[in-house]
Amino acid sequence: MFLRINPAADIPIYEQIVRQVKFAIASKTLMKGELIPSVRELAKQLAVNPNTVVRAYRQLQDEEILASRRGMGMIVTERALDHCHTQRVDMIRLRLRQVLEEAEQSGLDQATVRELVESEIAQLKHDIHL
Amino acid sequence: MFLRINPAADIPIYEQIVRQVKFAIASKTLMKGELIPSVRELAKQLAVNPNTVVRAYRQLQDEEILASRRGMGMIVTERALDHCHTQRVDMIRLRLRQVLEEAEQSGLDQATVRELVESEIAQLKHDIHL
Amino acid sequence: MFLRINPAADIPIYEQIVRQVKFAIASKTLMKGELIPSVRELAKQLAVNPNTVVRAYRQLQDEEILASRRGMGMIVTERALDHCHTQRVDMIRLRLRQVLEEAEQSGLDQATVRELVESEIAQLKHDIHL
Amino acid sequence: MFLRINPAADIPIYEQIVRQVKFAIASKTLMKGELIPSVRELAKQLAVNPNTVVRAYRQLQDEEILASRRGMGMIVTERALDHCHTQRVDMIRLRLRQVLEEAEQSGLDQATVRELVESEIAQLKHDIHL
DNA sequence: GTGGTCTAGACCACC
DNA sequence: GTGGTCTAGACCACG
Repeated sequence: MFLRINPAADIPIYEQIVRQVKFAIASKTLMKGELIPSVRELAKQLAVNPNTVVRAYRQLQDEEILASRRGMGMIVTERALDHCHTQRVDMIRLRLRQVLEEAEQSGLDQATVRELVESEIAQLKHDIHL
Repeated sequence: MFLRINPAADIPIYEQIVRQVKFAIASKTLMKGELIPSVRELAKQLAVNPNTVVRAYRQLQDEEILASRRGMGMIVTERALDHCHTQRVDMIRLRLRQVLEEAEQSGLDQATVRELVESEIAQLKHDIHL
Repeated sequence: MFLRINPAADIPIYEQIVRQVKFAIASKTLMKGELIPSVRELAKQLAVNPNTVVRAYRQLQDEEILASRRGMGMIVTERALDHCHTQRVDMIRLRLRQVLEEAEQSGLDQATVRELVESEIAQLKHDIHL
Repeated sequence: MFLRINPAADIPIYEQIVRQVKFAIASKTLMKGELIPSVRELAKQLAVNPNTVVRAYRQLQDEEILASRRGMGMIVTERALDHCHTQRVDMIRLRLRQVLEEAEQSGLDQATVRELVESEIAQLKHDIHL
């Protein structure tokens, strides 16, 4: 499992780990039943404080995405894929909603907003094909 | 000038003040050259510590949106309107971009994204008319 | 007597008045024995709080550059011209000194400093002839 | 890192800290990536309130000279050295300019100004060698 | 009256 | 341990 941590980002490191594990599951890089790296190992890999990894794993456990298996480590649960998918779409919907609200409050009309969306989609498409 | 502060929000109070002052300028509630409420007065209005207002005003000064007039108070600068407008649109564009990126990474295709946008715009429109 | 006040400058208004009166004396726009405008009149002219003018005149009195004449107003003293001249050169010498010290602390060598001085003198000469 | 604060100076303490940190970076006493003293530690060292240090560090953050690493402390950014250098020379040039302008307005001719500069440079050289 | 600075002490999230 | 935010209350210079 390869994660990339940015210690300068405004998102807490433990949250970055959580998100990337979820993403790895959603994109089927991590499959259900699979063992994930131990706390110590991942901490060393990411050059991060072990406590930070513990916190991330604990949150993933609370969300029933990971489960501990005595003596073995932690595995991806059966339900993980579904959870990650729905969470992800819900999050995107929520953030999209917030942006649109802010645009509306700023006095941008619907046409302008749609233009913005289209130009950003086009830009994104272009960047990807580089 | 009427500001509404939510001390329980996850966004700092001083930042809420900054944004709302910018919004008041962008929406022409505050015009250039106009005196804004004094630190003490606004602090009293918002039931907030004067230092918190000081901090907000100071940031607005650093962004050249406010300027202090010794012994008189603080006024809205000439450039304030432009600054607020461009800052606001840039911020919206940036956040929109981030959401679209995340959607793309999550495997949502363009059609689905557009559907999401449209459904949220419709929902927003509906909410406003309540 | 024509003074130009900049309320946005970082120098206090009363100090701006003091300096400009001194300058007017040093450049012989104001001659010894001459009556200067009354507090009220100058305050109106400069669109400034009368207290501010009072403060400036008071400082000029303390420095023996102005003197009050019962029932008439304030006049420029005999010694004013000398005072203003020496003060002015001393001030320039002091500030020059401070800048050179700072340059030295910043590790600029003498040659570089002399270059800076010459380039600024040239620039200044150029600006004046515009 | 050794800073020397003068609480009686007319320049604010937080500004003194800002300048000395910049100077420490410009003179390579602090290198990029390095952790600077924590807010509490520096506050104790300087016998100053932590909030005052916070304010200084925050300004340095706004100028992109420092960056905070959650839970670790603050580090010197990559760009810090450049920023400090250019800022410093620009500041000196500006102040030199102002002095020369004032000298010109006071009727001092170029020869006299150059004499002043040379005599102050000589004086400074002399003082340093004490 | 105004803003600018500083102190003292508190609580929080993060590592 | 770290920085980030906030409160409470003080003193100063300026107009």
